[in-house]
Amino acid sequence: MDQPGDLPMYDTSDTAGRIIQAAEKLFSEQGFKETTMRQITGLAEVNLAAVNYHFGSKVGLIRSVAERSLSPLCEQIDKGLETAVSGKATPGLDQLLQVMAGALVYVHNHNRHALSVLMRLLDQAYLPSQQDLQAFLRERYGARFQRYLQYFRADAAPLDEREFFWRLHFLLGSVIFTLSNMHTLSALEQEGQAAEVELEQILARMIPVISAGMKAPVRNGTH
Amino acid sequence: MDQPGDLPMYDTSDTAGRIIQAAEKLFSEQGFKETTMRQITGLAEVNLAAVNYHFGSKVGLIRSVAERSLSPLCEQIDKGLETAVSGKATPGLDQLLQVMAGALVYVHNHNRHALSVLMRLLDQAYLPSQQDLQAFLRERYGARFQRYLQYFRADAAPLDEREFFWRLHFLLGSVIFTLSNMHTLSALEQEGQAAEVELEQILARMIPVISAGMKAPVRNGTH
Amino acid sequence: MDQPGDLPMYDTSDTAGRIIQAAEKLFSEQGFKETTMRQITGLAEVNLAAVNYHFGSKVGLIRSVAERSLSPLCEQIDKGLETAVSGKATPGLDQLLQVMAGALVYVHNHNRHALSVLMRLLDQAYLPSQQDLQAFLRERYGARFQRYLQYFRADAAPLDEREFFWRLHFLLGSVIFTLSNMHTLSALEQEGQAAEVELEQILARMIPVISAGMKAPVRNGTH
Amino acid sequence: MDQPGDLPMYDTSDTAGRIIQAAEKLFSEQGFKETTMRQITGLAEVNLAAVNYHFGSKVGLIRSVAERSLSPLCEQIDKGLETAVSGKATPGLDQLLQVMAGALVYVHNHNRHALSVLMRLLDQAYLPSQQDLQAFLRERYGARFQRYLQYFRADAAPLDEREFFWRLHFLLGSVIFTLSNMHTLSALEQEGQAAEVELEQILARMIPVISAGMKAPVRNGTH
DNA sequence: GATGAATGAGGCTTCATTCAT
DNA sequence: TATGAATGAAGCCTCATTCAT
Repeated sequence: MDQPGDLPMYDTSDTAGRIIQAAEKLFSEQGFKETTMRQITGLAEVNLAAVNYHFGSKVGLIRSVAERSLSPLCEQIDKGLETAVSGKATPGLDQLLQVMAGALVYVHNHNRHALSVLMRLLDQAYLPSQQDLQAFLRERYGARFQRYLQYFRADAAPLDEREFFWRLHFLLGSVIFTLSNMHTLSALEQEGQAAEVELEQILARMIPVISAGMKAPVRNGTH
Repeated sequence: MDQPGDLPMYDTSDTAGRIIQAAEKLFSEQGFKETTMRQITGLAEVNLAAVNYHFGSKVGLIRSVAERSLSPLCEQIDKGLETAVSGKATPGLDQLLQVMAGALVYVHNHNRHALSVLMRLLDQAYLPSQQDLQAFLRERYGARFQRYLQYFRADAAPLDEREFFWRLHFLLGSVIFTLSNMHTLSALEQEGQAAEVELEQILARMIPVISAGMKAPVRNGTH
Repeated sequence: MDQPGDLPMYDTSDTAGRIIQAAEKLFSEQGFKETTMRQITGLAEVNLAAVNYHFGSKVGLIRSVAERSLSPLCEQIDKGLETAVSGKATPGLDQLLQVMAGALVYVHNHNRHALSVLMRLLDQAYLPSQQDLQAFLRERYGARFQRYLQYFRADAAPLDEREFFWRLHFLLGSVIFTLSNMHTLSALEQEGQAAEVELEQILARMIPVISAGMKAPVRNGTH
Repeated sequence: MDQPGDLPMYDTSDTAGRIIQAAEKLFSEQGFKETTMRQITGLAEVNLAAVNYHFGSKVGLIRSVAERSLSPLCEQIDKGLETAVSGKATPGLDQLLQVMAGALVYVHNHNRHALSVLMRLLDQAYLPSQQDLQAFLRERYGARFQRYLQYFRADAAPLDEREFFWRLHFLLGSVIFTLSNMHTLSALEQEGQAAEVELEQILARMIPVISAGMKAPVRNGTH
């Protein structure tokens, strides 16, 4: 599963890799702004200037961290879509959710903080003050994400445009919140016992909920 | 509807009130850490030192902002629960959601940024690094929230403890994400046209989705 | 001669004033880029952040320093011009140089580093990379300086436009270089003995040289 | 005209040469401190460490740049002086200026940024904080320059020591300022049209001015 | 109550330089 | 010779906070 070129593995002896790892952990636990360069380089045991040398700036580091998750995530979604599409005309909702879940699990298996950081970043992107981030994501991943979304939309054809828009975001919110706080929630569930997050378990619980939410009857009188 | 003591109205001529209002707007648009005291006092057109004078510290301000939303929110929930409980044995899920929606609308009608900030704070509270905030919320509002939660749990009796825990958070995620980003989402939906957020509309769309999610069949094999 | 409002005297007990004074001394001795905020605040015995508080940034400080010299200089030139113009039709070259000399002496008498720093700034303004500085000077002082220049041009009427342009800059170069390095030159002249610069002496020597340079015969064959 | 040893031509394929060329351009446009090693090596398209490898340090590079101009300049002045001295007893002022002009033109023809950088360096040497630079120039070129200066002094015999000192620096200021800012002034004169600097033109205009300045009557009463 | 000034800590970034290869 | 990586020092600036008035 770990073929070279598949997903970049971070060599612990490599400065850039250690920075990425430290950053992921801290971003995931504290947020982006709350995490300082000193914390990152301290945890990574590298020189403070190394971040700027390798990533240009803190923002550059954040984006590198994002790309290292988003790229394989998109790739896996694409792969999954191809499989799902072949033969059948269009994939159904549950199949689409399975594709997404597969991609998420894939990324998570390579890096236990990656999803959490990624979701935190997506959350931030909804802040009105983060237009640069919005532009970055749209430029880099907008087109690829649209493809997935189209199938999603097709399945929910009975819904009008606005209802679809809102339901999509309600359920996106579920995903972003749950995966952002994956570790906290797992710890809460197991009453403080530290344990590796079993993402597959979580997704197995979440998919029926999302599926049902998407298919919920539309309330009368909502114009 | 605006009886004294009900929900504090912020006197625009009052320094503390103007700070609160400015802070809510900025926290809502930028986040807590991203918002500086200078921005707040600049927007409020008050002296920089006034925040510390009136609220002790930035954290104190954040908590004051939170309390001004959370207190009336809890009060309204309690009121709603009383009404719902009277006569009938236990309120059902949809009734409980209606209670919550009513409380949210009530708070929103008094202050268009309050909910957004509140939800952002709840989101933060799930960060492992924010134990102080967690403690604060638990101390102040934990007990009151438990009561609401009990009814919620009662309605979902068929679910085992863990399934309930996760579903609760999936759907809490929906609410937190949606209301945090209320203004952004409204703007997106209306394609850039600035318009007041119609919270009731949003909730009317959200409740059926949450309700359906809560009632979704449990996937076999999830132990 | 020191009427209030005439030229701002820097109160030694005033933080901003002490910063200005320290900055002038260091800028004069080392140049702008070579002088650090720590050196300035160290010499002024104020907090490092005080510069940013009072002047916004290092560039802001540099411009404040410049304005404190340029404003009274322009004022004095204007006053001198009025006196020179009254009665006679147009002032001659030597009269114009006397006006300038008077203004320079006036500024120098209030602050022994002011001219040196100012001239260093003017020198910098000729760097292609300093377009912001050029714009700043043009906006703030361009118009006022043009007036003086017109009289200068009028006196040198026989010269064609280009010859005038170059001679103006040759002689401006003399002034900028001499006054930039006023203290070094004075020290050199007096063989290392530290002594207050006698600007009037220097200008008394310079004016005949400049005057003669301006009136020099034009070399044949220069088209 | 390009005999080996005469003036080093910089081989574009040679790392050290490319660094020198890039440095000259950038020093000329921005100043020494303002120009970073990264800019230099970036423009030269060589490795960042190459400067330290070839020149030891940034200061070493600056001095190398200076020497590559100063050495041929001094050589040419010496040559010119020999020609001027042969036959006649002592060369006159205008002849001395022609010698200097010839040497300057010679250097400029080999490298269009060399003079500008050199003059900028001479300017810096008058800063009290640049005693190292002063020592360097004195050691390396002091003696050779004194010879030229003696003839200069001889021609101005009627002037007392101090008057000579000051006039020398007034006019040195003209030269340093004009040639430092050669490109900016040329661009200004031609109203923004980019054009190669015609140094001979500039010098042809400057020499009569300097000559006249040197010969100006001494103002009475200057002791 | 309210304020303008001041401050110490710490933010990110950039610098010239060095080192291992 | 040449280089990509790494580094310690220092750069400017911003932060929340405090204090005297």
